[in-house]
Amino acid sequence: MAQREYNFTEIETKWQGYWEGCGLFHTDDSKTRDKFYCLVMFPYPSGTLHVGHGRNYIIGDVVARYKIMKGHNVLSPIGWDAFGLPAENAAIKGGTHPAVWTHKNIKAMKHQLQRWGVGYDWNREVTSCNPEYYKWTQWIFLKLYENDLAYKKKAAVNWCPSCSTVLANEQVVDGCCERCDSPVRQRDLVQWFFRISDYAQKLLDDLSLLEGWPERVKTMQANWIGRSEGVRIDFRLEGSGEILPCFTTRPDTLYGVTFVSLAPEHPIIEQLVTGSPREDEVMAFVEKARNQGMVERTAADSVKEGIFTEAYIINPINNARVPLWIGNYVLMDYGTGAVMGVPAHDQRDFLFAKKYNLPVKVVIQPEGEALYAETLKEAFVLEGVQVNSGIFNGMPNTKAMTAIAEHLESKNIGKRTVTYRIRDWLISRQRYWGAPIPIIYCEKCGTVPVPESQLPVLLPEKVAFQSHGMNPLAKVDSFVNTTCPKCKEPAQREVDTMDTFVDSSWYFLRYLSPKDDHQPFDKKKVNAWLPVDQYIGGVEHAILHLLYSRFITKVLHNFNYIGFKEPFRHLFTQGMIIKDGAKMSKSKGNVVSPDELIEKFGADTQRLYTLFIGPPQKDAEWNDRGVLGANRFLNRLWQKIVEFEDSYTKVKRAQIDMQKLSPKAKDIYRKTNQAIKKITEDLDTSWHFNTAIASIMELLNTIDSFKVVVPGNTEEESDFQVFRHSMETILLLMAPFVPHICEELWEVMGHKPSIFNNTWPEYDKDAIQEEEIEIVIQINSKVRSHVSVPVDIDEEALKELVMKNERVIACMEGKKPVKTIVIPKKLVNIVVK
RNA sequence: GGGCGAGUGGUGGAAUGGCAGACACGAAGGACUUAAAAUCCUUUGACCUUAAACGGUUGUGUGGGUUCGACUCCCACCUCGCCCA
Repeated sequence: MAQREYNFTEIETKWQGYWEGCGLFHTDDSKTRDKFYCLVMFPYPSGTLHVGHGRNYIIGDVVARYKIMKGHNVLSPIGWDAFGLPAENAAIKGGTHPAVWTHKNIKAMKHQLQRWGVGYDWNREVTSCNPEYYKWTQWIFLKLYENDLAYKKKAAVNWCPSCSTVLANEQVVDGCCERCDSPVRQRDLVQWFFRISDYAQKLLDDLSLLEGWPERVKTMQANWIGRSEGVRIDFRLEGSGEILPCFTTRPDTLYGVTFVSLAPEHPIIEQLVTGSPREDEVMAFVEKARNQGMVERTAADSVKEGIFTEAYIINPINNARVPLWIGNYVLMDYGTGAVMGVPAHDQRDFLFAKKYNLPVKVVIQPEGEALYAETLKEAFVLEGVQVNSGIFNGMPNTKAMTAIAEHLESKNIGKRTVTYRIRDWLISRQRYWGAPIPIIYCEKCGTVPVPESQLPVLLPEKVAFQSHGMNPLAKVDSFVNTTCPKCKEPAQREVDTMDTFVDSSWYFLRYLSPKDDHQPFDKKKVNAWLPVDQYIGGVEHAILHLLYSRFITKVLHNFNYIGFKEPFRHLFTQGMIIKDGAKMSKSKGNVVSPDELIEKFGADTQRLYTLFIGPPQKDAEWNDRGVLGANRFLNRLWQKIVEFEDSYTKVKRAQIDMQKLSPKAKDIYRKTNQAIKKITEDLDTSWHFNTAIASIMELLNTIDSFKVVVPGNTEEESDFQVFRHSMETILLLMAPFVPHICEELWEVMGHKPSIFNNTWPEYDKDAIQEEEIEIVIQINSKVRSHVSVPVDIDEEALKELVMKNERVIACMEGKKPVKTIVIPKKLVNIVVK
């Protein structure tokens, strides 16, 4: 009799259609009992997905399907992070409109996702470049603006003089323009910011609420926020007496200050040098420094440069007069834009002082040792004792930190403060393909927000992309020219668009009411369904996207739009798929396309290999031959079940009675139950899909050696029951991983679809118990023999048995046992002399 | 420079204080075949011993430590990756 072939193409199409038809992933969001919100980071529609991207969606799908079988009401939505530079670049290069390009890509990628068999509630699809969506991104902007969390200020942008255009950070490669290679310059533009630094402390504190996040992601966020406690010290300018505050985390080094450095952007500079003989020289330095990139200015190994302003400044603690410099390494938006220079105790200051011949003054020494400025080879940055520090001499520097700070406060010349490394979020982009910032400028009324009723501010369709210079939007008169919402006089629109991180910082709220045109999200529903139970994505978003999403969530919570403080309860970050030693990318030409693989082996094969390749949180190397192995396994599974297709209905089901089984059948039954235990644990705790799959392979290998026949007598029938139970269990356990083939074989075994209507198997506690176990016998910690004993043997009996073992006697000849260590159910170690 | 992570056969990986190398890939040999593919069976860390079996030694980046016992814990170092400066 000819057996059915494993025709994966037919099967996969069949079941993908079936799931869509029966609405397996269509979530009834009114039922919130046992809700489970499973979210994968929505993709940027770049064109085509490769197998590396696939890992994210496949993992998400496994989790969603597993939770469905565990009886949860699962919400698994998807959408498109559809604004962004590549679409605009494509428009400049190829002349295709970004909207057309983007929608074409979405269509192609949606098709790819469906072919992978990953299930989503497609009714909830959101696309961030559609006006129905970005209307609400603009609404978010307005809420921040209303609450003084959105503001404008001057800030440097990357400017390519040759293309005469603004560049995003990722378009700047080694300080040069990505496209034309000319050096990038800094240019000041007035731009929009979100006041995320106001939330720095909350964002830091609430990291402790995120128990389901990887430690390293939390550490990265904490470092990014960069809280530091220090003191603001009021130095005075010689002459005018004007106060110039410096921020330091090391007040204990205050007596060692030999100069003060200003950021090149510091506003006082102009006033200081205007009219001085060196004005031109100083201003040339300032100009040069400001055009250097941040990295170049502050990198540990870069050359620190400075220039003397000819002005002097007074150290308030001892009235010492020190020169005032400008240093390229000082940043205006960190602290106060002025830092004290302590060469003896800060390595960067030390190098700066050596370079410009500035004095070095030691104020901290290691206990019982003297340091001399003349012989110092590098800054002394360890703990020690104060010297040359007035009344603080002899005090350990760790104590002096507080003592000096208190002293300054009592004299009213300093104040303890906390500063953060995190900068406000620059959201202005001088680009077309983003959500327009809903602001209007009126000569009379000034900056006026677009009223909510007038949202969305639509992007005009017809724009010239080839033009050089600023944002293409600025050249669309019909867009720019409008009327002031307040006074109805002619006015101009803001032409900047928003950073795409704004779009992605709230999309998880929109999935609960994607078509609602009255509000951005349904408060009741989001409060019932969020926080997201499981968020899955790449570690490359560990900082920005996740921090911005947390920030927007906190803002919305603060103003009572939502009832939760954190958006994502558990976070899983998967590793990259590597090919030929590098991350897959088009430019490197090492991309593996899923389409070919699916055609050749089917989606299930690719899913299985992707999950089997290694632990999902680690990077893994893609190997085309490995795919073959996955396919081989599925073929074996198929053969094994299809072989008995006619018997599943003929042989009546009967309860399995462990006691009546043949030894071989008993073994299979036990291993099956052990597999349930192992896989359930792998899925619940570690997400080690690779070992879960390995244990199923092991089980199938065992079953393979078990000769099953079409039952003709009672014993054969009993064996068959065990075989059937094992195969059904395998199908249930594998269903989240390789859903198509499991559905099909489930049907072959005489069941009605869908396999996902069945609950996850539970293991039989009695069945996993081994009766006999192998105990390792060691002599002096070296394995010398094994012994098989009943599982419940007591320690004394075991010792006795071991001592009678032939190998043990032979090995112990002429030696005396000193000590015996017994580890129950594992080993016996005899220490001999 | 700082933070985090990783280093195990020819390869991906398993074992988190108790038999290192599960599972898979690759390779070698065999069966089937006119032949090939597919499939199935056997072997597969290295070295030594042996006719074979039994056996032994060694082995998880390097060096030290704790322990009856270390891939696993502690200290120092080397290399690579990622993030931040």
